[in-house]
Amino acid sequence: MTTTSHHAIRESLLSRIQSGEWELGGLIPAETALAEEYGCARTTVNRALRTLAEQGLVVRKRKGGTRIRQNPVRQARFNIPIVREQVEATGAAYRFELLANTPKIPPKIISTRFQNADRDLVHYMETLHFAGDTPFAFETRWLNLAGVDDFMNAPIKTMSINEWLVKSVPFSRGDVSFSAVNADRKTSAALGVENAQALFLIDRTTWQNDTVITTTKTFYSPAFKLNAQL
Amino acid sequence: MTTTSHHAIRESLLSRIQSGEWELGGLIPAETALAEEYGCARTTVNRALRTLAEQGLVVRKRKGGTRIRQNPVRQARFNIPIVREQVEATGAAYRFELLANTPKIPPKIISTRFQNADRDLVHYMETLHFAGDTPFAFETRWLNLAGVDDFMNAPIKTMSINEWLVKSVPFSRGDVSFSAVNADRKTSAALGVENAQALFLIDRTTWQNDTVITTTKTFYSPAFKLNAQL
DNA sequence: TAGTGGTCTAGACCACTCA
DNA sequence: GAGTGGTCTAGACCACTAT
Repeated sequence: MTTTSHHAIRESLLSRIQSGEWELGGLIPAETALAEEYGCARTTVNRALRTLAEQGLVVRKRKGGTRIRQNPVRQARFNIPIVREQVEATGAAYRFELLANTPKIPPKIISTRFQNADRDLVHYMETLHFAGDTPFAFETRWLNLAGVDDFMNAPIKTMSINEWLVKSVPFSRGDVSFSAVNADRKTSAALGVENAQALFLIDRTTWQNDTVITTTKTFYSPAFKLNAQL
Repeated sequence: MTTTSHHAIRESLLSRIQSGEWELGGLIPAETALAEEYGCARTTVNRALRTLAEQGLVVRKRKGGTRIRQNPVRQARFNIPIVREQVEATGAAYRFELLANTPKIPPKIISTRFQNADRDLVHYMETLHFAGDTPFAFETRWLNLAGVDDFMNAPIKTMSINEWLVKSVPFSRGDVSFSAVNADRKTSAALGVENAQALFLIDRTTWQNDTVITTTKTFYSPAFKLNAQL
């Protein structure tokens, strides 16, 4: 161990964990002990261990020490795709069509989510995204105009509402869920696939300060896969 | 700003970014300047900015400074599920049945992945996971026995092969992909759903030191959703 | 209460890369 | 070449919590 760096120490600790030097679920030496062993400052060991903890391989507690996780948490991390970038990554030209863009009385599940009275109007949009001339994804969106300034001036003809929102209401919280659904009649028609075709669905709700800004369902055309590394 | 901590500084920087104090895509002040402004050590500002960079809100470059991301990367992070834990989280009892457990000549796509000759045998398994008495997920697996010691002694009757692998071959690398497929005949029969039902599919390949250990496809029963936070 | 990790500091040197 | 972030150090104090 000639180079002492938090990175090298992290790798070293990782392989020692893998080799079984310490029991699964067991304690590993304290930071001070490891610092002495590696001949570096405690800060450096701390950083290495903190990284391992973020990755879910160890659990750290004050006074309790650092333990190896019983069932190592396999965390995957990936970027929630922006449709335009996904399309352009394939080399195809991106464009979209706005199929709906109007206030509408939402189903109950939506009005609840928006904390609205049942009969209040909510802005509703449907967007069809293309890769070249092939439909790539079909998106339905409920949008809380009260949470979004300037919507009337948004360039929704030229920029997808999605991207405009990202730029205008940045850095909000959100929930996402992934699932599989059989295409209904409207969606299969939009995407040009058979009825009941299995589609990958991303359902997101975006918040800002406890106010729902928007909730969307994006149905991807059949070839779509979402990839991540463990 | 009475408390100076990397956490408080991170929050402060975050709200300053949100407020539009700096242009999207623009530079924010250098660490030394911020440290002076906040009245703390540069190390502390560094940690705050490093966290923001890990979250994908800013991009940092030596000499180039720290820039606010144009399209903030929405990263989702979630735990790759262990089927037993998923089932038990619903309150149902977990059990599984081993439907196949035998060497087999794999399709070409698998033998390539395993770097095998075309006609080499690879161990093949099919597992059906139950939540109570209801099928929950159907899993097919190719397993590289050369990469796994002790497989013959694995308690595959009582512990699912998945969990056994996690404990026996820990901390390896992996790829995952998520997609949607229409159930084929065998899968729909196993899960007790209609043919062509849309199913959520997780496809994983696990590596250790450039050797493929195992590759699996897990088909989830229709109600399944994978959730994450942004 | 004592031991552990969490964090901050002030200073230093280095690696990268923009101009 | 010069400015920026990346990292390390040695020491310090603190917060949490197991015992």
